[in-house]
Amino acid sequence: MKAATVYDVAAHAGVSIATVSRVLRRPDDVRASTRQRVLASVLALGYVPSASARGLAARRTGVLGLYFSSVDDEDEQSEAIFVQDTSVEIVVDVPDSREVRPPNLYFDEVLRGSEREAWRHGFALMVGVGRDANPADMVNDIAGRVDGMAVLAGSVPDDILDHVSRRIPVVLIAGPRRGDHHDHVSVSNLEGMRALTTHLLSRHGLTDLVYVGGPADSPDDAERYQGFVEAVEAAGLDPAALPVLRGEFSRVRARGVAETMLATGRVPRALVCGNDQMALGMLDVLIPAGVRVPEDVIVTGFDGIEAGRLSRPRLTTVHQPMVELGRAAMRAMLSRIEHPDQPPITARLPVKVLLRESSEGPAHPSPARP
Amino acid sequence: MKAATVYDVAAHAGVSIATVSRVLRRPDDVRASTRQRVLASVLALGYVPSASARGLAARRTGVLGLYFSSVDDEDEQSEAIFVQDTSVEIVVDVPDSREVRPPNLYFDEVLRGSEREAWRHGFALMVGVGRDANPADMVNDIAGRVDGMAVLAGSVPDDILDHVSRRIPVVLIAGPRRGDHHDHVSVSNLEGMRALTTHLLSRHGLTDLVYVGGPADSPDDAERYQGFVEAVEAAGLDPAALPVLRGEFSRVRARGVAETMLATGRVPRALVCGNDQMALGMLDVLIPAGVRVPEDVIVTGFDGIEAGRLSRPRLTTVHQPMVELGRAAMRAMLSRIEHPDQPPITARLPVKVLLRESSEGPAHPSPARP
DNA sequence: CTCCAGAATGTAAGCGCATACAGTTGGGGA
DNA sequence: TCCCCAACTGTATGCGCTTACATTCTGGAG
Repeated sequence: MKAATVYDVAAHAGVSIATVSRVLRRPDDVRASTRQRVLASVLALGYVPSASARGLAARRTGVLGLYFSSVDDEDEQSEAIFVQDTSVEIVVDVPDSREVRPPNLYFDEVLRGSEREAWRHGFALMVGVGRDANPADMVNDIAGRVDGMAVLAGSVPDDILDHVSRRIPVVLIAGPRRGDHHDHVSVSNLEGMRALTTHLLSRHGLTDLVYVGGPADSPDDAERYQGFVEAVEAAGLDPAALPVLRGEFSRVRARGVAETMLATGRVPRALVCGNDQMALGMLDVLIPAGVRVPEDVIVTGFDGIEAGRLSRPRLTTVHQPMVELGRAAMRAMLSRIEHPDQPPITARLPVKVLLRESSEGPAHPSPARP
Repeated sequence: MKAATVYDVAAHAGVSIATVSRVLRRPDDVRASTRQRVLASVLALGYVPSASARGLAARRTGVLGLYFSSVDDEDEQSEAIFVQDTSVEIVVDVPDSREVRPPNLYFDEVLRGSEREAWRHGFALMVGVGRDANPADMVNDIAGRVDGMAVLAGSVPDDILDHVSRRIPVVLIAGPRRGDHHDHVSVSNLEGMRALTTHLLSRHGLTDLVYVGGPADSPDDAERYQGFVEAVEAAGLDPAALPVLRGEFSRVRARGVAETMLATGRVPRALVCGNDQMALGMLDVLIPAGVRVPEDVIVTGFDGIEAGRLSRPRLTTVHQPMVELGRAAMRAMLSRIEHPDQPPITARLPVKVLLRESSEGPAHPSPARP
């Protein structure tokens, strides 16, 4: 039982393959009666057009690509296919027994926006998440299958990027604008962190604050730190005098940092963290240790992930529009596909500072304890 | 500047296109010296093979598909491409000011597992999320692009499923096993809910419990309710005497249900909810109203989503392995592709009851208040 | 009834690659 | 030195569809 082709449909409907193709691509070019006859044959034969053939003939695939890198846990699960395991284990789940999935919530949201926007414009979406040090194969593979691809900044070496961009347009997501020629969408990291820090400095009159940063090679973190520095300087303080801790964007790592800090005895008035995960890691350690947040220490994050809204205290943070980031990336790509020669696109999306209890004091009642 | 093809590479390297193809597909069939010459040309020309052409010639695309349906909020965001908006809005974010994204966490996790497993076997992954009542176009489109696709049960009408499955294998995810011939992966809904309910009945000696169900046409909810019924019957109670409320799997809807219940004055000893979202909706209303959980009312959910682990009290639930579900779906598909004539696959994944404070009392200290 | 301009449909040429099969080359053995 | 086989490499075909161009219909004007 081979899959039906245009030829099968054409024969079944008594028309030529060109007419079958027209019925599917430009129905208005075909007389209504023939169209219905062809459509009936399509149904009868279970015909589904081959995207490979169409893509080859039309010189476009109708697919957009999205590539991210991730440090997912390498959990090798069962390989069994014919599992029939209806067993139920009952466990008493003690709080915080383990780190939950360290997930790329970032990815989830960007993906959601990308998926939505792509289909809205008649394109399918292909996704790839690289987990090893060598993204070349996956990126190349995707590049051969799509009309354009969006790539998380920093997840692919420049030479590979240059290679694939000779075939299809490439849009960079996040990170700073580089000197290259790629289109680029990002959020206002610097401005957001500057606004948040300025708020802390002016409203709370702080002078004693510490920046908790991400990986040294993270361009996003670099921008955020720069925003922090600018705010501090504007307040007449010397940024060089303020300590910087490294939490590597990881909740677990941030806990370690917090413990060290507590052990050392030196706790600042405010911990300005480069992302929410690290801020949550701080809370994980400080709160049980009896440190009051925000009375003793103010803690802030960056990203606006869900978990920061569910913590106690809820996390003051800078929300970045990740779903919109995905959409903007797709739109930039489509624009580039349509106008290959237009100048490089640079989209910069606005952010929003969300003041919550981890910095503003217990002014706002918890929903659960009215 | 057209994209390079095999012909360009062949000419540049002074070989035939067959050799170029071999270098890329089966490197060992080519002498090392020739191989390196070809590879150099590939780099020099920025050659990336066209998956369309390859798919057509090889009669397989190397892509697997995943289709879900969702009731996403139809948020039409900005259409602008050349956004340069570095503005920063500062808002005081009062608690619970709105329902957060009602997201398909389910989708996120299944997707993650699918993506991982597909690439692990050398396949790319294409995703589609249908949001309107007519999935035919998107499903057909995907079907034409892949070697097999996984579909969330109930998201695609049978006739469409039958149509596309004449071309490629289709695997159903979740839902009950139907009488059809498709491969199917799901979790032990019935057994999980039965185990949880049995635990509640035996440990707490309850007789007064209410089931809060999802949409009437949800096969998953039907299974869960059946598990509830079986446990109740096994305890010698009459399930028909126990009320069933409808929360439609929605947190907001569940709140409405809870409010009605409170207004009516009749509050049972336990609320057994068909999913976590509804259970959280219950908490949203009960806790602020002064109802103690679990002392006055026990509340349980189903799914094991992150938010249920972050609520106060933390939610007792049945965790289903959604990531693994995605992986199992991909594996089933690959198996079917490899052995088209094997009997239908039915994978049933185990679940885990997680006992937490919403049913077990304050025995376990909160991490935040040691 | 004849003609002719559209409308409708058919014909045929690729799109870029994989691969069966044919042809070539390089050595080792006779 | 010649022959023969294995290792390489080249030739040619077709995968299923789109589309420019050619051909055939249609139906209203003349």
